[in-house]
Amino acid sequence: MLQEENKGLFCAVRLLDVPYHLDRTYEYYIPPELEESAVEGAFVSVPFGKGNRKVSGVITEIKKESEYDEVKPVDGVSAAGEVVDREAAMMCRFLCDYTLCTYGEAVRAVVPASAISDLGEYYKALENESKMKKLTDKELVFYSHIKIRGTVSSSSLRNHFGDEAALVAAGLVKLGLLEKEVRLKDSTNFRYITYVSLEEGVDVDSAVRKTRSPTQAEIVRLLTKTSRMTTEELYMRIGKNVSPQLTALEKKGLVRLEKKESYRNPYLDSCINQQKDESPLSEEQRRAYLEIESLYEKEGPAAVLLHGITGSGKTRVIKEMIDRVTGDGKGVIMLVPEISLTPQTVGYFCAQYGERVAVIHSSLSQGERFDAWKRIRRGEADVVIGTRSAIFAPVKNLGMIVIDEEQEHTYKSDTDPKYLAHDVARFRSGKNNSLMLLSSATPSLNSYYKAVTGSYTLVEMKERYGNARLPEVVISDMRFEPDSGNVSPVGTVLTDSLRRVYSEQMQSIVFLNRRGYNSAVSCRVCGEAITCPHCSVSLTYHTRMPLGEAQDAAEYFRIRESRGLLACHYCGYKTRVPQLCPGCGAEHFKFVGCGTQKAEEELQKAVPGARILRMDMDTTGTKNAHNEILDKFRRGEADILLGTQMVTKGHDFPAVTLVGVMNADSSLYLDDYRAAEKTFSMLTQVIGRAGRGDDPGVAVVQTVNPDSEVIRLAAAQDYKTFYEKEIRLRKALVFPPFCDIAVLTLSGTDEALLSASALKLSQRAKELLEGDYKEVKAVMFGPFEAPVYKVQNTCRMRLVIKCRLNRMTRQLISRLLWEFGKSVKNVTLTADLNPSSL
DNA sequence: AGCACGCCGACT
DNA sequence: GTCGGCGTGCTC
Repeated sequence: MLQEENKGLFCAVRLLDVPYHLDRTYEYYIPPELEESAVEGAFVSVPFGKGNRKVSGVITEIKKESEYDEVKPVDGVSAAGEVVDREAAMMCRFLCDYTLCTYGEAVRAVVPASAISDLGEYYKALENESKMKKLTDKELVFYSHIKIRGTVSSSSLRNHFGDEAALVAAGLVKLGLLEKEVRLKDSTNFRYITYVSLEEGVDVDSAVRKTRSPTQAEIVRLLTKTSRMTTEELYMRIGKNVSPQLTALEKKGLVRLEKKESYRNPYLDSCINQQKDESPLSEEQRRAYLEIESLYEKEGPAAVLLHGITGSGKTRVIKEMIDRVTGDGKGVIMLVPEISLTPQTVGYFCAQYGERVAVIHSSLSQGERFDAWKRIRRGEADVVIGTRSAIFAPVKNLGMIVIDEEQEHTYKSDTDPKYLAHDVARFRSGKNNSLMLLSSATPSLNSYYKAVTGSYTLVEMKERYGNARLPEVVISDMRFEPDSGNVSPVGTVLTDSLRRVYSEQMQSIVFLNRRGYNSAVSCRVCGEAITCPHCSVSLTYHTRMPLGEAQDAAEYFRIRESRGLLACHYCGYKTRVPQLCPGCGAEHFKFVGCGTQKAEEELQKAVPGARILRMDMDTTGTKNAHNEILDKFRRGEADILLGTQMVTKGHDFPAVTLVGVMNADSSLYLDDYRAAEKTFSMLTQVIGRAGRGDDPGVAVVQTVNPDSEVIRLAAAQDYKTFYEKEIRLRKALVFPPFCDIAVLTLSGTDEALLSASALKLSQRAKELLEGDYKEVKAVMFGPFEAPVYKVQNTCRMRLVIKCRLNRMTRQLISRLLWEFGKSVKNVTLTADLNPSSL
């Protein structure tokens, strides 16, 4: 459409599903009939490309004129109105700039799926008697289904007819019996509650006398007692579905039905009738609180790192701050690493703030998430507790953002957009002049460095709250255990300690960072490990039943080979243990390494009679399994809690006086510059689990590196010394926080094409670094195969660039993505800026 | 990504 | 002579 032809309005649109190199603003003409509904932040469908296929997008600006000669008209506007509001749009733009993602990816991260109006396909039946006669029975059923209903969406057709629905529909469109329409579909993901009340002035007695239905009479009688009831309550009282009776009563003008939107809130129960924490702050807590409060009161944004040793009561200080901020009529977001692992923290805050709390995490249903989002947006919830994505919660007048256990890697997103919650928090706190409060016992080196160098304010807490003391830590040298006749992965020191604690009727926690039974199975002859056919990792041996009861070695081997399965921890592939080595055909395998399943057996042998609870990915499959296991342990129904990472997180068990770490070295020699940091943090956390009650407790750390400084410092809970050693190392080797790391990952199924494009990309990067970007200080590595080269048959290659991330270097990487996307097909390129692992 | 235009081989 | 292969180029 030529611009001179109209004097109407135009709009800038960002499309939701376009590749990186097409992701920019496009302008469209708003036809008069859509002018009213076309507002900034609304979803639209617009014609795009040569074929004018419809695509969905968001209006980012309404304009009086367009700078383009020819603009196409907007096809449709979503009825939901402004969804991507000002602050959401700002966050989307921030994510695009910061993580080099598309606007659409950003919108999908910021706004819950149920609030997004995507395109839907609909089919309409057309009349054509003659052609109908030629249809097969199947097609006829399909066609009639649509004809009866008028218009049917393709998704509902898939529900009725399965995966072949699309094919059948396409055939009928070709025959001219169906018409396909693509338009925006608005969210129908609302839940309503219907209130029933007696219509005013109803004479109950005559109404009851007149009706012949006993159920209707009963409903009327029930309603005279209470002014109004929900249909659900009525159903409970009467014991059957009463909707036909209600419709009848409404028709007669006897009752009034009111439909109101209701919220799905799985946390409602834990919100009410809970005890509020009115405990006084300790002197140290008060000092920390006052320091943080003074920063909050200052004009402008502020950032605080609250560094408090395990058990110092940081949560109490945070609660005091939330009281303060919400007292000013402002909202708060508090991020936690993982909801299922921190039920105590969530429960605590639900108890404090009741229905004002919205809890957001990944295992909410779409509807629950949508409803939480709406409650926040409408200002009905002003305290948001959630995992990473809760950082985008549409909190009004945001006064504070808390990131609890800020060093946790879960704050970095592992899907596009690959953002770090801290960065979004800093951005929002800047825009809202609010306080960012990071809290940890073992801060990330990055955050602590910022605190030391002054961009954050450091607030420290050095005492354990109450009379709790730090446990005594014993480093158990595992190197010579086999020589002294102990082949079990449970060492003598740990065995003795476990037995002692068991005899004292106290509890123990044992941590082992590896699930499964054995970590690998390799051939005794050629030494080759059995690997996953779809991924380049060795398979882990898992078993459902304990293997320990065999009479002799031969029987044991037989049981082992027949009872267990080999599983891939990357793609979920499972297979039986093969009869012969796939490499050389030999008969016998060596099962090496110890996972939690084997550890369970070994612990049972070490402490006969002890009740052991195992907590890992295999035992926590169902939604509430975490809680059940932790509750069981808390109730004292087990003596030993054995598990992976999950057992190290913030829950208090007063009866735990022993913590064992079975393999403290496992993460020490990872091919990752943060290996020491991760090990230190994990050990410090798990050691902190012991001695939270009156008993100081003991921690036994098994290692084959008893001289390791990291392990020694973690044992002493000496963060400061660890920090100083590690930061010196980082500086010397130029690693974050002294530089940034950009990882470009290429992936595809065609290996030859993949390595060729990887080479091409690296050459192009080199060219740019020597040309347009020669001011940039950068070092490039690769291309080389990713540490796990193949996952689910897709191969991955990497290019690593070490540089300082700024406008210039982001632009360089953006340009690489842009050019690559334009010119290479069948290989995808993604960037991860400062990945959580290398 | 998806769709059109465009220029060469095997078919009614 | 045409149908159709997928190379190249563009998207307000």
